[in-house]
Amino acid sequence: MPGEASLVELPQPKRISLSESVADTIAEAIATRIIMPNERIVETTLVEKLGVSRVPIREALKVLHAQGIISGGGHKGYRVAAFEPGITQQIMEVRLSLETFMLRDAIENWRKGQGSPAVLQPPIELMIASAKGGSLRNSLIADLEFHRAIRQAAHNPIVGTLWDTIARHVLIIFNFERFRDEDLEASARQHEQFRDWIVDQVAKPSTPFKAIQEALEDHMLLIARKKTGDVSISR
Amino acid sequence: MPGEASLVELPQPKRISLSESVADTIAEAIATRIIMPNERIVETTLVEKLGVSRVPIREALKVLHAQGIISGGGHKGYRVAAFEPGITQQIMEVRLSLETFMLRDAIENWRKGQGSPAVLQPPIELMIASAKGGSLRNSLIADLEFHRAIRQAAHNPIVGTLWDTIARHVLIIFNFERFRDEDLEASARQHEQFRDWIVDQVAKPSTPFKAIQEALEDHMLLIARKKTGDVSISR
DNA sequence: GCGACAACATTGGGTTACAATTATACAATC
DNA sequence: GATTGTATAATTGTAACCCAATGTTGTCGC
Repeated sequence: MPGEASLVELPQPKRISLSESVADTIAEAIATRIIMPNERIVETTLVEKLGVSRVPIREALKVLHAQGIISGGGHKGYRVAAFEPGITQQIMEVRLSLETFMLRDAIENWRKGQGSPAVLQPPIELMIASAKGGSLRNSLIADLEFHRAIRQAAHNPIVGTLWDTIARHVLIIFNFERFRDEDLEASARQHEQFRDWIVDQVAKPSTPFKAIQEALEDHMLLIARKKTGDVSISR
Repeated sequence: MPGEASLVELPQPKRISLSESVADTIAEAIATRIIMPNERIVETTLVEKLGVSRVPIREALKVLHAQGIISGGGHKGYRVAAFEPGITQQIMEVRLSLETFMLRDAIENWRKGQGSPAVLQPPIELMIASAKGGSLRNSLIADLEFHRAIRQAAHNPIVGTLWDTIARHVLIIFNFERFRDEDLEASARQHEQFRDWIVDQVAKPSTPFKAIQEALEDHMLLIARKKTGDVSISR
């Protein structure tokens, strides 16, 4: 059948459920300060603002609560989490830890021929395009997409699940604190260099855990260099 | 007012919602093999088995899905996750990582006088009682309670949230693989020794990150010594 | 004024019933 | 035998309803 092989590369038509869509919308609203930290979240308000019924909204809120994006619960209702200053540090250090595990597993799989680092290319293209378009927002999404590709290649469901949780937080604080380097072109180039480093490692027979950790740390620090002082991962 | 100070130590009267209760029940059922891995999960059967309506059940399933306990979603319905052999290793290594962050923060807080390691005592008492009663199940719960106390003392909401997710997995695989040392008395003693080590560190001005990591690694390996070969945390 | 207490309004939790969408298994057909 | 069509089963989403918990308001008494 013609074109069958190319189908596998096609992005799945992502029909996410309504509740997931609502969760994304709320996370997005928090990130862009449409909903402020510590603000109350009222189900019925969301019902009329989003035009969906209560059930999907309740499901979304339950998930966001489990992910620590909103706090509260019970009859007291939910509130957007506080996102105090120290949180950034806490997120970045645990993120580094998770990403290290994932990159280690991804490199190992790529060495065995399960997939290839080529999956990193589309997000990089997206990032270059975003940089040209000057959209910090799209650049940030492409950045997360880059790391999500690693997440997929790692085949580590446990760490992957935890990363999904962290990703929401990262999206929020990056928007929040204008955390990201605003030289988008440099960001894109940095990702290309990082990809090259990864490809090199795949070619080699093995890579020390510590080397992966340091490479990731450098990568993340460079991306976030605007606030280097705050984000130094202490060990 | 008399007794006011002691109120803060009182465990909150945990009026958990029905959906949380359902989530716990399902996780429990998976742990005790009442529901087998890869088995399908049908909402309507849960409705009649648990005697609650569909909304809380759907909320519980959404949360369990976000935590990676069940997979699937969409109109295909959910399945219990596979829990393949390699998972144990993946859970333990990321757990070690999270616990290290938490213990570091907890010790730091205790040094500053925010709370005290005394919170570790009730879980230990519970563990001793469980050991005397010969209940491996209660001993396991007490073990998790011990680490949950550290989680609370750490005041690190990000890592804490991730730990909550992992805790469900730990509960399941420990029940699953008869993973735990069956000498319950020894387990309890090991926790007392670990608590003593922690108290020592709180007295000292500082503790290297690596020392905390190694202490935790030893602790967790000793508890799980039945399968030491499988669980060595590779670095 | 100021605090305590009661009445009220708001909101979330939970149930039920129903419509719509989608998967899957099975049968019919070529 | 493979494909197409059909029937069934399950999930998703909506709507209307009650109850319990919580927060607010206002009144009363000091």
